[in-house]
Amino acid sequence: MNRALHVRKIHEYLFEIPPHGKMRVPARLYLDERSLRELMENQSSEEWNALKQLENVACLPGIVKAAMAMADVHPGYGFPIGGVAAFDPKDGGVISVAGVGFDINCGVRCLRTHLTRRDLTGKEEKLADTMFEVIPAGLGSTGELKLSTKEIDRVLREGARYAVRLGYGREDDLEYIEEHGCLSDADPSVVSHTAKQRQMAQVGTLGSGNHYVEVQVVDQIYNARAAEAFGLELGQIVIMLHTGSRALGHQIGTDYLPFLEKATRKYGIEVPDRELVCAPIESPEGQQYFRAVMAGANCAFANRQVLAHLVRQAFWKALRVPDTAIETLYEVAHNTVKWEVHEVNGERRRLLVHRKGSTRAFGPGRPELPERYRAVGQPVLVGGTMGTASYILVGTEQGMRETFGTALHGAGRAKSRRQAKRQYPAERIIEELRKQGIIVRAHGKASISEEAPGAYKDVEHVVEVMCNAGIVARVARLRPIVCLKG
DNA sequence: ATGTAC
Repeated sequence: MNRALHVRKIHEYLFEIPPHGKMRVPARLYLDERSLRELMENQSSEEWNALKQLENVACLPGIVKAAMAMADVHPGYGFPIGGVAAFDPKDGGVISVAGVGFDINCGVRCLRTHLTRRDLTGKEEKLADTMFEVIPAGLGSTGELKLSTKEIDRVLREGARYAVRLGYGREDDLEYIEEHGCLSDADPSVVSHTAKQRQMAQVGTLGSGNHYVEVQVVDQIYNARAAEAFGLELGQIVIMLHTGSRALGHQIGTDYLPFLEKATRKYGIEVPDRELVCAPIESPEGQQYFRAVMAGANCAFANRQVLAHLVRQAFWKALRVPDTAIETLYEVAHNTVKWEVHEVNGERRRLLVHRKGSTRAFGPGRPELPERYRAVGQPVLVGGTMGTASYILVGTEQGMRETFGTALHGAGRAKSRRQAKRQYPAERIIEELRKQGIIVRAHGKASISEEAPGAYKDVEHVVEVMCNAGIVARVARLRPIVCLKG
């Protein structure tokens, strides 16, 4: 079918597919003509059907306003990555495994340092080697923490706070983490023994795939007031840390897929794709999965907290930088489901917001934000690739009205992992990056090929689309210097 | 993303 016939242009950076078939609401995409064309072209391959996936999401019970996709959209499991969907419990709203994703609460922390680019000159290799040595990474990697059953339950209940209690990082990190690094409805008793067992030695590890730790320099400031609030200056060194809930989150997803499949049948929910199995959020099954996801999310918060400590350790070991010179700027989550109050058509409603590969991007004044940032809005951390810029943006009032306070999370994959592996030999990518002055240390070759800059969309372009659409605003641009991968 | 198989 020619989907192009259905797509309606709302403005230069927003397109809409009006409801047709079983869609309950429209599907909306933050794209321009060029990226829409690219997405439609990719549609010829089954694997790349993000548009169809967004229409499928628009068919789910209780969905409010629209199924929306950010400019970094690409296909995922059931839901597109780069998507947001909010559900009203009063209207049969559902919770879905695919709407969260398997890497529950995958996210990014940005650490700002008191260092400038000059402080690192000539020491980049040493820092890269030390990071490689200190930070465990890669598929199946384990860390220094070997937790007991009791301790893993505390990780699941207390999140980042428990990591601080164990001596990883500082109390003042917690204020700058989304949800302060702990979601309150977590229930370890609904997480399988297998999931916990797989995670016992993995807290404080980076993982594989698109996860990384990157040392970067601020090379552009766009908004002096917000940059000052965020503590950012030109030439400053910052560190971005991208990881999630490792084996535990993945196992929760695996465990709950058949569980929610049964619930889908029990409650007579019609889903356009088996991958979209779900349960009414107010059903016992929906509630149970929600409590499991919250536990998975807390594990990811704890993981990033331990990793932030390991980053500080590496900076001390390599450069004698004290840990007080490395502060948490902010931490955002990418794969979440949470209760939020949003205004829809002038009415305040409590909604269950699924963000799948997208970032909460609250505008100024929201009580959820740390006091230091409240007047300017939430920092939005956009991870680029090993070879391209990353961005720090800020949420806007318009984003609150249009996208439930949601923005993009990264550049967005443009080529499948398999395709990237074929096209980008690791040695060639490492050499190309070296010529650009970017040092890469990886535990395996696969993550270099699959995550090669060419496998991603143009980050400058996706950021431009979201900013021109008014959903977020630029604060600073960051350039990679050292990148550690799994 | 993920002990890339039950």
